[in-house]
Amino acid sequence: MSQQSSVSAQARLAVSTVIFALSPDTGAAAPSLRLPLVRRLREPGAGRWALPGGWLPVDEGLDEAAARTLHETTGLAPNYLEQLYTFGAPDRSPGERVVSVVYFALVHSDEVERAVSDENVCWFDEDHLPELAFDHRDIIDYALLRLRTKLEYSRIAHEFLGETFTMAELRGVHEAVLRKRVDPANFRRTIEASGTLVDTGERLAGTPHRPPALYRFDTSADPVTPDRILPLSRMSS
Amino acid sequence: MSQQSSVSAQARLAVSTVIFALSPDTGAAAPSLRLPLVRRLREPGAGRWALPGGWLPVDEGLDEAAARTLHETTGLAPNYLEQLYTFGAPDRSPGERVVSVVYFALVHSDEVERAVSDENVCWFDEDHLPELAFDHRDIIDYALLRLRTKLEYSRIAHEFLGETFTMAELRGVHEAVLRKRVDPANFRRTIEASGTLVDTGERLAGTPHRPPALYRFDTSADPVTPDRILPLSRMSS
DNA sequence: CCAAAAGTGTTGATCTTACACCCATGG
DNA sequence: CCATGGGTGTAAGATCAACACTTTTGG
Repeated sequence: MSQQSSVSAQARLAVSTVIFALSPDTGAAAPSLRLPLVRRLREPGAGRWALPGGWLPVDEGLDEAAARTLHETTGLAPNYLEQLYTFGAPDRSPGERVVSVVYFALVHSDEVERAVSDENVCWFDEDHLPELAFDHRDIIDYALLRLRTKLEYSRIAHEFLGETFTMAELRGVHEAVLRKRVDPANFRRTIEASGTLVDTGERLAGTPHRPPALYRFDTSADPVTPDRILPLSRMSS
Repeated sequence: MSQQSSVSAQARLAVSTVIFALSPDTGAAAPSLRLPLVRRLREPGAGRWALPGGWLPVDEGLDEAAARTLHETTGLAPNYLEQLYTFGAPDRSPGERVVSVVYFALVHSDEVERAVSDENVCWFDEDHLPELAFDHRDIIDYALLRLRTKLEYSRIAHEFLGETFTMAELRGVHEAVLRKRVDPANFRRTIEASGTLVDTGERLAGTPHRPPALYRFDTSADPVTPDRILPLSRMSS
């Protein structure tokens, strides 16, 4: 056996999370995807922006570590959390070998208001990202690909929204994430046919037009859709 | 910061692989999925069967470590290798904390013949698995789910076969993995429409009936792009 | 010729897509 | 009443599933 059993010759294990939210809908402009980044204070990569995360404690589960570190660094409570991929190229961090188990999270826009936002934690639009530390740019690109792919076959759009929402809000999530217009009539029928929404019977008042129905996501009738995962090697730009 | 920066308080990183192959087609019986397991020689879990794998060396990439360890333990050269998931529950290995980056691999049947097979390395049918060490049974179940899901929207069935193959052989892969009959006529049209196969012009002689055409997978016209995944679903009867 | 697998044609059912049109509300 | 987004109807086109049918080989 060629492997070193000396503990000092090990890679260090980190957990990071790509957090997505929609920018608050400010009037006519279509909402866009945003994500929070933290400024690195130490070397390597000091001064650059990076994904929120931290080292994995020896007695903590991966999911728990992701939820904890993202909350500690951003103050956010995610609505949805899923393991994305584990990145472990030997040269991805200069100096020491770091293997990062990366998650992606979805939070709703209201959470963004309550989130920490200072000099060292800042939200960025998906297509105005700053220069990132390590391979974090590749990671975000992969997370975006996975989010977009998954939105089309799974029902996770509602995780961007609150407890109740209108059909137009849900459609807005699809349009913002997929970056394309979606026919309202056909979208409504597709969603209703999936049986994942429940009409609360209430209506959203105060709009300048006909008040839309409010829906709730039906957690009981959740059709478990296995992941459609694209290999990293197939990523295009 | 609550995290220990002492190196001794870290989890150990392992890499394991779920290797799939089809059992050689012995006459009338439909081929089934098989996978090799290795017998554990040390505690914890000594005597039980487990996935092939090993510790991650500090200077080796994850993909490389998966390819190396699966070759060292089974003698196999995989046709396809993709990261599956990282398992890291704190109690999944008694005694010490182990985080396993798990891959899944596809090899073709011919490889199986050349593979190591002795008292400590043995092939098992997917529905006749022995008692497994740690959480390896859960891992295999997840790998099977992923393989079946992926076969329907991606083009990986040919990875179970050799360089050239007949349409019936490719259909046989789908039938074996998905465990259901597939209509030959509709399957042919679906595959041909995807544009992923090239007719070699040759035919397989020696059959008792009309000699079938031999095809090759077209690596250049790779249709698996993030934006448009060709639906290969619903070709059953 | 016969049996059986290879390969093609066809048809009704279902799903998708585009868009016309009515409904309900604030102003 | 009007403008506008909410919500329904509908018909053409694409796709799917089932199965009849023709082709080609070994024996």
